[in-house]
Amino acid sequence: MTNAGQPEATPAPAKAQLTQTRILETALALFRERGFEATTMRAIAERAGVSLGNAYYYYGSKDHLVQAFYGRVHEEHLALCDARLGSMRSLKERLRFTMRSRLELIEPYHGFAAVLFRSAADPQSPLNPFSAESRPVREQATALLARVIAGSNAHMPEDLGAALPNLLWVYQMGLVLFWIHDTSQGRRRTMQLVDGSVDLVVKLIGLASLPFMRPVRRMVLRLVENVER
Amino acid sequence: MTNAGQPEATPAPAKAQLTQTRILETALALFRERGFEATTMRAIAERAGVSLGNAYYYYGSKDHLVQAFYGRVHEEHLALCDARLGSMRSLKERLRFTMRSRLELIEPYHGFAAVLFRSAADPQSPLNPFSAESRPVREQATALLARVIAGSNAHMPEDLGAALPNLLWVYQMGLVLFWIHDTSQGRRRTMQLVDGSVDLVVKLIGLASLPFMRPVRRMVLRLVENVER
DNA sequence: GTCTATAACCGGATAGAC
DNA sequence: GTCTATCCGGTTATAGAC
Repeated sequence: MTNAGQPEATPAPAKAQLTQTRILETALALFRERGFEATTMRAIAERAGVSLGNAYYYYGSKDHLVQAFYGRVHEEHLALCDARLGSMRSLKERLRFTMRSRLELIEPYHGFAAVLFRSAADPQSPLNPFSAESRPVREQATALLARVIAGSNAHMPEDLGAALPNLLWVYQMGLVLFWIHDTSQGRRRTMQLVDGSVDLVVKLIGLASLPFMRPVRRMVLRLVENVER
Repeated sequence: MTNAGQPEATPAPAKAQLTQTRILETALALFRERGFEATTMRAIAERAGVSLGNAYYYYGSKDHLVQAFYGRVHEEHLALCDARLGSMRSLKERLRFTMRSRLELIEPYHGFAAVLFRSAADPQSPLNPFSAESRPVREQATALLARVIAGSNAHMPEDLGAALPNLLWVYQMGLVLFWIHDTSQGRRRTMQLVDGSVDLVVKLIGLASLPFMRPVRRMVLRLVENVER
């Protein structure tokens, strides 16, 4: 059925859009309720009111649903940081907020984030944070960290400043990895780690900026450069 | 059939032992040939000349085969290090050999190691290096690293020396993670990273041992201590 | 009681009709 | 774009052989 002659503002694919969103929403709800493994594609399709085949029409695999989740989280984190970082000047404060808010955003999905990172460790998987498919999200995330630094009143040598966004991204990944394994009440241990490690990171940046540290700093940065290809 | 009256040295379960080994050997061969996913339990059972049910009798799941592989690699690494480290005194030399030989041992399995670490990243999985099931292997691996340090002529503050084996174990895991993602010819990039990072690690140990570095060192070590629970 | 073999079950994924 | 009908492979149940 074409749209010919209809004065509606919404173009043709509006219904498809809705179906797709409904499937994702349903999937995330089920993931939160039962976890990833326990949620079958059949159950998602059923609750979303579509057939199994239809669900696969929109999401090529169960992993694609995870990828969609991933993108959504990043968008929310971005919006949150854009709204709140403006009033913070010290690097320590800005970093702490960025890392904490990231973890708080994904907290409802703690149970199923485990599986997310299962695929994430597989070089073949598109969910892998180093993969080509993840590149856009990775670059956006790194760009956000660059703004966290640039917007602060911290000073540092140029070479360090250039490498820092990528280093902080790896640091963020490490925090998430710890968070995944953290079963403490209210994720207390992870939050302690965030606070302690942010302090340390800022201290190390200061240390690495000292003139007589230049040789070691160069050594580290050259190594990092090689690792990044 | 009982063994009564038989003068053999080998007790009853000799045949079972053989079957079990044959299944593992067959599985590893197929993993190398086709990768993990493409190797079906049915194919393993068939080539090993046993029924599917029998394969499951010895290995409760496909993952258990991976776990058996894991244990075997560690034993070989241990034997290799025991045989060769005796003649090396500098920490740099000893560390480099330890890390390189570890990677060379698993090189034939590079293609399937990816999947190994997929499960390894899941906190629930027994393959996870932090899991209770992995504890024995983890502790043995850490013990090996402790000997790598102790057998060297390097000197360092006591607090650092106490924490170092665990830190080096994490470092080793990082190298393996990089190795997994490395598709360069002959794993050239990983080997460069080993050399470069071993140099850096030794340099940082020296730096961290300087008297005026004590506050920062303490800060790092306290954080590490918290992370380890 | 130690092992082996066969026949399911279950859920992710695909093919092809409408 | 949506469905129904299958496929495929990890896993389990179960019946029996030695």
